Amino acid sequence: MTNDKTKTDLETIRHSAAHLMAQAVKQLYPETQVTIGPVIEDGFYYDFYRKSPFVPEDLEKIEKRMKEISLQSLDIIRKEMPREEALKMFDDMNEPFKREVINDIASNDPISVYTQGEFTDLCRGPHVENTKFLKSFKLLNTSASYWRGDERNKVLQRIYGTAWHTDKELRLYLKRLEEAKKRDHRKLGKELDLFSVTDEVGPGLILWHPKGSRIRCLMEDFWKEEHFKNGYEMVHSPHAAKVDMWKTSGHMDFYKDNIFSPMDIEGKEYVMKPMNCPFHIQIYKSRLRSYRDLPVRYAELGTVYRYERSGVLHGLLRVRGFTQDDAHLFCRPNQIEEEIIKVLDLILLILKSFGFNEYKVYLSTRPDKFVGSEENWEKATNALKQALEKSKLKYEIDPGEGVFYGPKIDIKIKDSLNRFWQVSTVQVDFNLPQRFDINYIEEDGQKYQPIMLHRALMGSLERFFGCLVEHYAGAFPLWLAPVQIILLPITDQNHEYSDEVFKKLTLSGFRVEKDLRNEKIGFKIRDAQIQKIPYMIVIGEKEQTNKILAVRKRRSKETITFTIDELTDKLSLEVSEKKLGESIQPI
RNA sequence: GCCCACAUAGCUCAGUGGUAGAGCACUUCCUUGGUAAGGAAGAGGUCAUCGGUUCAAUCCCGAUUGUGGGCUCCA
Repeated sequence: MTNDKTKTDLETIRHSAAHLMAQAVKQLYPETQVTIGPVIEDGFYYDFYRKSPFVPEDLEKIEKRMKEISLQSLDIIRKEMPREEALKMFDDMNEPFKREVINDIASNDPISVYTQGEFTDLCRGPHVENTKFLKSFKLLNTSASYWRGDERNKVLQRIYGTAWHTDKELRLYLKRLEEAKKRDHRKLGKELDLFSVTDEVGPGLILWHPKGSRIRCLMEDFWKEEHFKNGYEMVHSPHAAKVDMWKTSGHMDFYKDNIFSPMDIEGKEYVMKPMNCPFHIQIYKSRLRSYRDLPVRYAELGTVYRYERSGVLHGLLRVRGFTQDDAHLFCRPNQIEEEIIKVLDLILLILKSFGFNEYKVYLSTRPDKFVGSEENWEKATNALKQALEKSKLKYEIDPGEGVFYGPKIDIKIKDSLNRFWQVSTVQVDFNLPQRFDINYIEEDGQKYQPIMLHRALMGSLERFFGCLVEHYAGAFPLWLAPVQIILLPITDQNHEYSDEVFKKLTLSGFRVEKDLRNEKIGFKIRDAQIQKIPYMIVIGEKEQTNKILAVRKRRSKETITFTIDELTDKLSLEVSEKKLGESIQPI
């Protein structure tokens, strides 16, 4: 239940808009069968079953018909009926999918249908009272889907739409979509020369250009620094390993679909690594471990390769080769909770430093198929839960969504279109310690199996960077900006002084560029603005004679005058404090 | 992988069954200009790839590859 009346109203409008769309579709294409049509964020969709897909022209026709039906001011009438009657009615209407839906409704729940004109649909409701209340809507796109979301089932044709109280709200929403497209990391990646993906290299394999790499280096440096501060050891492992190791780990069984095909090296099969864990285990196993050594924390920026079906690739957010900011912790059972809390602290530090203050936290519990004892699962899940609560994190439980080897916490952040992407994760693993038979010597001199935790903070550097680009719309805070300062001499009489300033700022550790082109100052400013460089320094006659700098900020037109030392002090502070500056809020 | 759409110059995009166009960017020249585009000239394309239809294909048809929006799956 929600107390937010506006939201509820909007949901009702959208739900009714979905019905209106279904009615229009049935009028135009009577052979089409209806399935379900729920409300989603900012709109609705309806899935239909028919031979041929909808084409863009169909959408125009359907939308036009919806408007016509709206003008007919049809009352929308609710009716409850016995299950048998409902089944018969939808059978008579030749709507077999509705039969399945009815069969899923709990036996003590009422069966209700809504009728508007000649169109009747099974629905829990509520709905608006009359089609005339549906005016501000637009059909957006189509896609294929599967009945009940299962690809073994029938292929359905989905139409997405959006609906609002007023035309003004609709226009604002469409405008918001346009704005979101402008901050798409794929578009900005090209415009700001951050990265690329080429046909020749292959889909899902990223080329980091100098400016993107610069940011990546800063992300990595910060990451390493924090890990050394927090008791982690850095390790490095190769990009490939023998298939045998992956058989031991179990990946050849349960993760085979995601592993790149093996290659034959002198008669032995090798694969590109899809994960880093077995390597870290090898390092752990390289000598005998005492309880005094635990917890052992191995961290690696490990690049992994995973086969992903071509249709799922998406810019930097879903790729086939990516670098995980991975770590594996080996600990005594009584150390788990404390370690998880520390990991959560690190996650929050990282997210905050990069300006992500909106995220969703999920706790995934035991799935149907699992390894380890129920008792251990219970303990581990509780440890995760306790840690979440002690860290004061709000979270949702994803029942049964844990991986088969242990429960986990996932954290998701969103892109410019409000789609959530998993970045951070903390997972308990009961499987690998057993498979690789790792152990440590306890106080009592006996061997025990350590508990293993997998964890990543940014998840994949590619994905995290992609979200970062969208979060800031390419206007990175000073500490991350690939070019922090650009010098804009007004005439070539000012080049010499520009060189002097350039040297001083560069020696102070800033990333500086000079624009020595034979162009007017307005042109250079425009260019620097498009490149989203945080600080522009205009250098002309006045500055040169007085040995000062005229500084213009990226997002305000005001110019402030500084000496070089003043500016250096001010900006050094902005960098060292990782000030977020002018982060744009996502939509 | 599945459904639909798309693929033309470095970028953004027009366009036609008879051998290709703009703007920006690039190169050269003129201009030395004070806070979001000064002017001129030039160079740049096997119209994604392969096949078919046709006297003739960038355009029509098919396949392939890639991209986009979803579905399924996931960091």
